[in-house]
Amino acid sequence: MTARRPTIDDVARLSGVARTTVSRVLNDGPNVRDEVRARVMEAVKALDYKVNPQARSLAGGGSRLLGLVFASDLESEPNSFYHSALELGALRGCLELGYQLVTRHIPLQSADREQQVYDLIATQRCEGLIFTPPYSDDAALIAEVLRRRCRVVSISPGGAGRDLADGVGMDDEAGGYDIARRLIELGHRRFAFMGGIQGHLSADRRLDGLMRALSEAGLGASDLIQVRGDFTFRSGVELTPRLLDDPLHPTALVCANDDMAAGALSVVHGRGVKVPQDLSVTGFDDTPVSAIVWPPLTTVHQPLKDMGRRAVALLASRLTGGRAEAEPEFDCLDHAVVERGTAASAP
Amino acid sequence: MTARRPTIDDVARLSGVARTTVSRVLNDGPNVRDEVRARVMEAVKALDYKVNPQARSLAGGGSRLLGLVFASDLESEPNSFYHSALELGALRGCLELGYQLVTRHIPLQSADREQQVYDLIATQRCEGLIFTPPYSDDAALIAEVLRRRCRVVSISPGGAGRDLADGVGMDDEAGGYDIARRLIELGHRRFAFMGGIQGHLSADRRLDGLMRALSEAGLGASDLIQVRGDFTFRSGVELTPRLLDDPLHPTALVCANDDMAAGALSVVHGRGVKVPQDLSVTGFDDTPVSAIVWPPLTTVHQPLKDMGRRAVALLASRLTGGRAEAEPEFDCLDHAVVERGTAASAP
DNA sequence: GCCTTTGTTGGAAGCGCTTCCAATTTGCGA
DNA sequence: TCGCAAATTGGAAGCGCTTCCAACAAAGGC
Repeated sequence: MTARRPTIDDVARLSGVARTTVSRVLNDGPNVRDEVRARVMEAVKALDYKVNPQARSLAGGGSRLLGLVFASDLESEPNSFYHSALELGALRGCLELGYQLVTRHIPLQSADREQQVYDLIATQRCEGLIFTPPYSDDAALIAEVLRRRCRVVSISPGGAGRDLADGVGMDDEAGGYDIARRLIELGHRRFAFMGGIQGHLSADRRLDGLMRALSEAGLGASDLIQVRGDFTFRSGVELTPRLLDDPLHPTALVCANDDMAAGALSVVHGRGVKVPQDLSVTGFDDTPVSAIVWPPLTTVHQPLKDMGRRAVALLASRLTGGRAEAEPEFDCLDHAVVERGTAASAP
Repeated sequence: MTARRPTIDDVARLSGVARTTVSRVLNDGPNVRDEVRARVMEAVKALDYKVNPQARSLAGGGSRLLGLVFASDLESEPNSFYHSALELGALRGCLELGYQLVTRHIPLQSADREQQVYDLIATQRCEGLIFTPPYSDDAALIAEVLRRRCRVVSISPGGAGRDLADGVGMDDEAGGYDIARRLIELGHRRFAFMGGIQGHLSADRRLDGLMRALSEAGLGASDLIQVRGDFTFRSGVELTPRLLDDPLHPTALVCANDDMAAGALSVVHGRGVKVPQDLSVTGFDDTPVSAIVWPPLTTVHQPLKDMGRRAVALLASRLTGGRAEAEPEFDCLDHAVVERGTAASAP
């Protein structure tokens, strides 16, 4: 009944090597013969050994502190699910791997935003930072953080972010394409797109996908009207009238996230327009919002919690694993169109 | 620039005692003279010393594993904000205090639900469990868990939970009272209440508060119609017609959580009833849902993230702090009515 | 064939803390 | 006043891991 977990010494004993060697294998260190490495891994499997993150971090030195940076203003969006889901995932990852996490909301409009990021490194001693859009594509910022010997992982990078640092995300272009494709199948020919803030490249890529689907269907720029919001419910509310009143009279409104779609929905209801009979509306992310609005929102599922967890794993592998100086890697997670009640045949 | 964090030895040196003694002070151990205790605490403050949870858990033995138990079915509610917020808070607490967390959804209808809980103790070796409603009031279950020498904290216990184990929550009765009071001030005299599942005592207490406000205003049971939902958006949708069609013709609908209120809202819109002009609707919890429905929901703010974190802190204080055998304690956090757009003067 | 590199392995210290146990001091009844 | 138990304090081991450094073996270079 003494279900004591096996320790690194148990593994060492079983595989007939020194503790040091096991540690090297576990951390992808150099200078271990393949034969020995295999033997150790075998013992690890046989014992179902898992490293004790507490012990590792104690011995490993360093702060073991990671930072999660959001661009949004916590005052105006205290409870967004996007943030919660990402943080939840990151927190789970930290717990598994023995890291600590500090979450920081640094509004884009703060004059000293770069400074606030650097403080995370200098004062808080973060060893790695997770940037969310649009920070995840701020090449200058990322380069400077890297220069200060702090690791970086970008969430949903669209461009520069991918070349400089590891990234996690989904194929946003494909997501945009898939949802548009579905709408086209339903007979829609006139579209509206509600995008995100300037610099949020992954949201722009959703639009790229939409455009690709359009052109494949023989449609072009004149069949689409677009506006930029800021991902909040409020901006969805504010921008929708402009779309509805446009001479194009779109029959499908594609939004770059669920909150804006929810905002659009509420305006549409107020005008007596029927969803989905008169107008189809789609979201993006598949947050709980999509199930709570009426009708429930057809959207694209993005695995936010997994993304948060993967981001931490990537940082960890840079920090202690063998990937210290490896080429930047992009971890692309699966997405899926979730059909609920807001997309139907074109009127 | 070597901003090494002070260690327990630094504190010991500064206060002129042995490391052992500092440890005793830090853990509220017995057998330390008050004078020494004070001296140590002074040094702690002077150095701004914080214990290193990793080291503590390494040395302390035990699994340092905590469990968070939800009654909901993860299949049907994969993304509820209530769950996320609680888990997020608990996770933050675990990270601060050096614990691990496993989250488990055990539907009430599972035949072997007790067994699943016990497995958390026997197989997973959890040292403490956090129960959410209605598990938090399941006296038999809590007693059995306690008997197996596993600590318990109840989230929002309404009755039995409070006597047996520590608890965290808000004053639900007062919350119900406050929101009803506001509605009465607005001139409402005929009420509907959408409650939660049987056994969810904290939701029942919200109703108690409502009743108290009613009777203070000279109103009684005949001025109220009530139904029970299951906290899901769907149940809000299903139950609202019954309320709307009731001969009482309520002018205010008080819901036991935000999701059900959102469901009610969507039905109400569909019928052409104007909110808040014709009908006031209120929620409970102040999750992001309340900001993305239309109109934004007037609700009662419940500090879910704080509750999760406090639950972990309470467990930790039982486990290593001095509260090992202390009387059960209830940690009551503040709530507040958040006025948004769904409550207005009675028609 | 001898010496230097390079590659591979093990020994041992130590991360910051808890805890067992021994040492010392104090309190108090006879 | 003495003796013994209780209260208080300190010493030291050790939790599971990383890492520095030394030891040794194999591989080239002259």
